[in-house]
Amino acid sequence: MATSDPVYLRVVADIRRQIVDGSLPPGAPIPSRAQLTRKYGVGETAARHALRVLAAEGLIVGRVGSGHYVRDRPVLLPLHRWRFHDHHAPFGADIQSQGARATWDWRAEPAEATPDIAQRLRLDDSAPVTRTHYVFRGDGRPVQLATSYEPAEFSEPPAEESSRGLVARLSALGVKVTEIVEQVYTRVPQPAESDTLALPAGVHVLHVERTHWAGDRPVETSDIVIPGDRFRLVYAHSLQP
Amino acid sequence: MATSDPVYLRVVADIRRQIVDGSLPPGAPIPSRAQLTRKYGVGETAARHALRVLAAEGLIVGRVGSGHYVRDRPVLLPLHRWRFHDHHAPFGADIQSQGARATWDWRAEPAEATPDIAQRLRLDDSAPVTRTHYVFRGDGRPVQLATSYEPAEFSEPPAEESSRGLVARLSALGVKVTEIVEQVYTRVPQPAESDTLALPAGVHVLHVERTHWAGDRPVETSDIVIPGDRFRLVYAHSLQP
DNA sequence: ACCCCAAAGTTGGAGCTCCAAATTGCCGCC
DNA sequence: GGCGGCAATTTGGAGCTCCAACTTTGGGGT
Repeated sequence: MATSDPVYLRVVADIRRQIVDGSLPPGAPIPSRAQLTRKYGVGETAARHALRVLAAEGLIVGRVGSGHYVRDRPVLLPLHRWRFHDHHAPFGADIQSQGARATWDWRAEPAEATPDIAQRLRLDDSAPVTRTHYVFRGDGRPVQLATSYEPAEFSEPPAEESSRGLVARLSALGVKVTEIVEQVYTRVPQPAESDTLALPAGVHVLHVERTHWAGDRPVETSDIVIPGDRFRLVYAHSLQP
Repeated sequence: MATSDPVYLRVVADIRRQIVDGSLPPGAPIPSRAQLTRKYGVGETAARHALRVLAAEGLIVGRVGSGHYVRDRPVLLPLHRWRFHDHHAPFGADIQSQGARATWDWRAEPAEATPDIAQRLRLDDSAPVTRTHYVFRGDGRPVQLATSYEPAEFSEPPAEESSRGLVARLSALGVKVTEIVEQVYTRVPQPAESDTLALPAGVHVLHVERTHWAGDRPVETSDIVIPGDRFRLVYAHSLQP
């Protein structure tokens, strides 16, 4: 980053550094455009561009009439500890580690496959499926909503469902998972503010949109699809900040 | 999109539409700033901002001194057809479907676990691992480079390796995959042009950066990590456009 | 003590301009 | 016909300004 770099990048780099090293903690106000021009001796254009870049990176938010503020850091979840079979419970579970607390609730219900679901699970329309809603929390704050769909037959036997729960369900899927381990991908998502890539509907490309499940950053709605022969289909949705 | 929307969004929407519906095919030049101001009756600022947004979306590229041009569309791969066990071959494989041709090469080699690899595979430093390089192609063009690491013992027996290849390797991993089906995530990546999110090194959050494996778009380097007890670790790297 | 309003400050849209660096096409010269 | 170099064009950085809409704050005035 020589001094010949664009001026606005100098401002970006400096503010970003302060956010990263903690000089500017979450919630702290960023100097306004006017203040930035004075502080760094740059023009309004550069100051404004710098703020736009930082906002695009998700490090700050601009509130009209108020100012720019440092966003909350994402909740750091030790996700390699999220082992369903290690810590299962009838409804809700939690695991304490490294100071971060990961908990989740889930609820399964019978449903009929919509055309979209049916096609991707390779089932007939209106075929019986099991829909499961999940709420994942990090340090008490919900960080992900997910809805999974799987062929109803995979949820059998229903009597055993409540006792073995997720473990049973996941075990029943073992072989299938193996077969599609390299096929984890997402559909082209539709970000709220802009319909970025436009591809023929239904055509899947290996494409993962910027997605944060952790933290309070704005999460673009995005489907995680694990396709294959009759495999489960997980929809991950964003939460309100 | 009422007429009260920001002017620059009107321009963005119109150009994007033309790119999507094919009026502006890949390689086609986008009107210059000067032309846009006349064509849409907007100021330079709006025209410039519109081009910046489209470039940020990856739909167009700007070449200094020349102009903006529509980028190539991504290669559309029917990825649900990428089934290793359906179409395996000793070295290289291919499957023809829907006009798109997906092929890949791979080469396995013994290696020693680096500290980073060792930690995430829960092995000791310098433990024997099998490193496999993949080249995935769509319509002949390489769309993804990937390197996977797995404990060497998973690659046994070596004699059978060449005959059953990927199938054997994947089968051997079946159980492990089941256990971590919900844990697919990526490390916080480091985009080439900006070190976006800064998190303590080694801390994993459920975070997926914008990643395109298909097409000739610039792909930010990003690791796909499927953690768990001794599971494989896949590094996906971008290719030059 | 409390409430409301007005002034000041801030963001985000939009317009105009100047300039350096790079590209491209064209004109004229050999 | 071929070639070199100049001029027009284009991007991207940077500066300045005006304005509408929205927050915040600090007075009053009741």
